This record gives sequence, C-alpha cells and structure tokens, in this order.
Amino acid sequence: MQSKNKHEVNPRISADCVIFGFDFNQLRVLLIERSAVENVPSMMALPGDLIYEEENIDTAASRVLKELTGLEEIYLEQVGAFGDPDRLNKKNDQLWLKAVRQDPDARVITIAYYSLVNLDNYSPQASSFAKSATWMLVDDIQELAFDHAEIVKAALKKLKDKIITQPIGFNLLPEKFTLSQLHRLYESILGRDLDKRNFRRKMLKLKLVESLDEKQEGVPHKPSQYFKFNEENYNKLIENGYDNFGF
Amino acid sequence: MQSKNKHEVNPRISADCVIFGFDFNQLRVLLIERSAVENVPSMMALPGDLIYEEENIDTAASRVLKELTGLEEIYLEQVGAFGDPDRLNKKNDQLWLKAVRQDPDARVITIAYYSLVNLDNYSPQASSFAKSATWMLVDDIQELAFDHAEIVKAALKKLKDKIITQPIGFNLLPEKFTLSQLHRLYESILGRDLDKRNFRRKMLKLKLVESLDEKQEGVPHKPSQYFKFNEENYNKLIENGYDNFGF
DNA sequence: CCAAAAGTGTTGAAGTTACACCCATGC
DNA sequence: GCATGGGTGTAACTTCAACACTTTTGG
Repeated sequence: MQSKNKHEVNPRISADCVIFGFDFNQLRVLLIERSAVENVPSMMALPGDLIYEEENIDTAASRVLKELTGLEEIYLEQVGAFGDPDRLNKKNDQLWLKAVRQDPDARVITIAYYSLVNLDNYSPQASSFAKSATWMLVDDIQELAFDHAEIVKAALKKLKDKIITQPIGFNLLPEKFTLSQLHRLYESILGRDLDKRNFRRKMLKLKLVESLDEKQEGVPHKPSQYFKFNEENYNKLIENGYDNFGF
Repeated sequence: MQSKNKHEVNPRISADCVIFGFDFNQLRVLLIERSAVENVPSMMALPGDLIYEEENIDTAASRVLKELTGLEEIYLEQVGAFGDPDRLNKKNDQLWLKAVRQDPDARVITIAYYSLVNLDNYSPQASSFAKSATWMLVDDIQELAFDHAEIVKAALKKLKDKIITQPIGFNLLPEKFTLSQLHRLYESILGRDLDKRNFRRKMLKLKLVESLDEKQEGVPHKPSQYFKFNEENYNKLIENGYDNFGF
C-alpha cells in the first residue's frame, strides 16, 4: 500500500449508518433508495459507503451520512463490524456494485453506527447515489440491500439495551415536549406497553425533565404541560455511572 | 482485487482477542510477547493478526487466537472495530511491522473480540510470532503494542456491562465451585466490594447455581459447599429476556 | 486453642406493580 | 355535551442495603 492520499478510497472498509427517527408516534429508520442501474431496480439501503484511506471510521460514518442524506451533527455510536464474506453476494447487489464501484469484487467489511434523533429536526435531502432518502417505519421494513436488514436488527437491539440501561439522551428530544410524547417514545423503542402513571413518576423522580410554564394550545383535549430536558442532571447521572447490579 | 484465494491475507483487516482469565482470585488477560526484531525489543500485545480474504471475522479471531496461543473453543463476542488511522504509527510498532508484514504500511482496521474463561482450563502455548503467552494481571498492564491498551479497556467495559446486565455465563465456571469463588469473581470484574450475604442470597434466588453433596477437603477452615451451574435455568433467564427497565 | 474462611437473619428503606377515575379543552 | 387525551394516589409486594456473630476445619 504505497501512498495514502487523503481522498483515496479504501476499497475494503465501509461505514453504514442506522439513524432511528422518532416522530413521537412511531419509530422510523432513515433509508436511502439506492440508484437504479441497468437491469437492477432501485432498492432501499442504509446510508453507507466506502471510507477514505486516511479517515477515521467515526468521521467517515458522519461524512457518508451527510453526503447521502444531508444530515449532520448527529452523534453516532458504533454497533459493530459486519464481515461475512458473502454479505455482498446477492445477485442484484453484485450487479449494482459492478456498475458503481471501482473495485466491485473487493471483500468489504462494514462498520455500522447508530443514533436516535428527533425526526422533526432533520429533513433528509438525497444526493450522490441516493435517489431519495426517507424515514421508513421500522415495522414496515422489507428487504434491504446487502446485509442491511441484519444491521438494522442489531442496531435496534443496541438501542433497546441502551434505553433500559441508561437515561435517554436529550439529543433526541425537542426543546419542549410532553410526558406523553416521551412515554410513546419509550413504548415504541421497547415494543411494549408501559404504565402511564408509573412512567411519569419515574421520569420525574430521576429529575431528567423539568416542567416549563407552558402548555399545549389548540388541542381538543386537556392541554398537556410542556417539559424540558435537564442536561445537568443527565450528565451527573452518566458520570456517576449508574449501576444496575444491586448488592 | 482479482482473485480471492482462501488463504490470501487481507492486508487491511485484523482480529484481536481480549481473553480475560479468572483464577478465582484476580482478573487476568492473555497477552503474547511479540517477537523481537532488529532494534525493536519484544513487547506485550494482544493475540491478533490479519484475517484471510475469504474468512469470516469471527472465525478469523478464533483461528488467530489458536495460532498464537493454542487456545481453542472459546466463545468470542465482538467488542467493536478500532480504526484510528494512527493506530499503528508508534515508532516501535512501525519497525516491527516492517520486519514482519508483507504490506507494512497498510492502514489496518482491527475488529476486537473478548471472552472470559476459567484460567485453570487453558494453558496457553505460544507459537507463530508469539514468543510467549501469559496471563497478565489486568491491574499490572503497562504499555502494550499498537492501541491494544485502549482495546483492553473497551473490552473490560463491555465485560462489566455484561456482568451487571445478565447472569454470568457458565462457560467460565469450573464444574464445581464455591460461592466464595464466585463472589471473588464478581468483585474482581466489577472492581468493588459486594456484601457477602447479599451476594449469596441473590445467586441462590436466581437458581443459577445448585449445591452439590460435596464439600471442600483439606482446607484449614470451615470447608465450603460446592455448587454447580444450572444451565437450564440460565438458558431460561436468557431466553425470556431479563429486563431491567422497571415499570 | 488459634487462625482462617464459611455460613447465616433481620430490619428499615426504597422501588415496583397494578389499578380507575376526574379534568380541561375544541368542536 | 361529548370525544379526546391529560393528569393523578394508594396499597400490597418485592427488592435492596446495611450490619456481626457463630461454625468448622487444620495445624
């Protein structure tokens, strides 16, 4: 491997991003529609691409996400490496790679990242080989390109583990929100019902949220109190290292 | 990337193994002494090496571990990918790579794996470029080759997360053991004291261990009861998905 | 009989679960 | 006035944390 130019592509390593978006109703994933090439119809895929030779993988993930969907400043956490030698071998994937990649037969290992964001704050704009970029309902996902369905599944597992194990990150919350919205968020991710009263009690006791002097307006029911995230208490909780192992 | 021969080396991807070993007293990590080359003294490192072109990464990790230390049949779990472009750039590491690798300047991303085993069941035998293979106390680890110190740290964090989050795997327990030994295991991994009575109570309630009709012999104190692991109950617990998020 | 580690119970505090009705608003 | 989702309290139960002394063995 002679020279390592900054923008020379590393043909063996890619980064893929699983961006979960929540609209306070259902959980979605940001998918791109991979451009069609001759005889290969377009197909849904995770935003992801080869990294550069001199590029940090984390940085690459952010860059690729931006290039394909326009989203930036999203905190990404690693899911892991996916390296089955057959992961690119489905027929349509092969044809697509041949049309698009310089080195279509290379064995590519991908490093997957994930995040959870408030969908309202981000409007994806497709570019590069992405024909479109949309927030798909997690429950509606059918076949995806490559091994991306498997990657989404692994990322969702990480997200669940994270949410039951530590307080949710404020980065995905809008400036103000209601406890019902937060409640729905938790229920969507965990995929089960949580008792409303107990949920509210717990959230308030942890002091991660505090109420604002503001209520919903124009809703055809009792207006709900708005809350904001308390970053200070969140950081304290994280730093002190919560610890579920009780002795 | 023309042909992909089964044993052609992939110069960009390696697998490293962090094998934690417990002797019922202290926590150790399996390290190899990387062979010395001209002007570069030998150095401690994780067992790890480049993968083959057609090889699954998980398989590669097992293979590499076996080649360097003789250990096999160890269940490995992924820690993640480490891909800082500078991770191989320390001077001694560079010199060593130049002496040993076909493609010493390649930018290599490594996928790290970890496991926890009962140290008594495994006697490492160094081979290949490993001059020796030894169980080092985690607390005694000084400088390691490449970014291996960072990898060990990340693996230890995963191990801690795992142990507080789910019942410990029986794969690391000897056939029979005492609750005090198990107690020390937990204390070593978590790095803090756990109340003896509360620990015993909890372990027994979970029914992951059951007592045998056998006691220690020849010890200069009250002999302790031996226990065995209950695999059936363990599997039940895992399958049902323990769940720490209380509502 | 001494040293060493094994083993054992209780209590108060905190957290968890389960459950049903009234409230404020727009239309 | 009705439909909609917001908001609230309590009791039974389980889990957790803290704490000190007796037991059994070898030497």
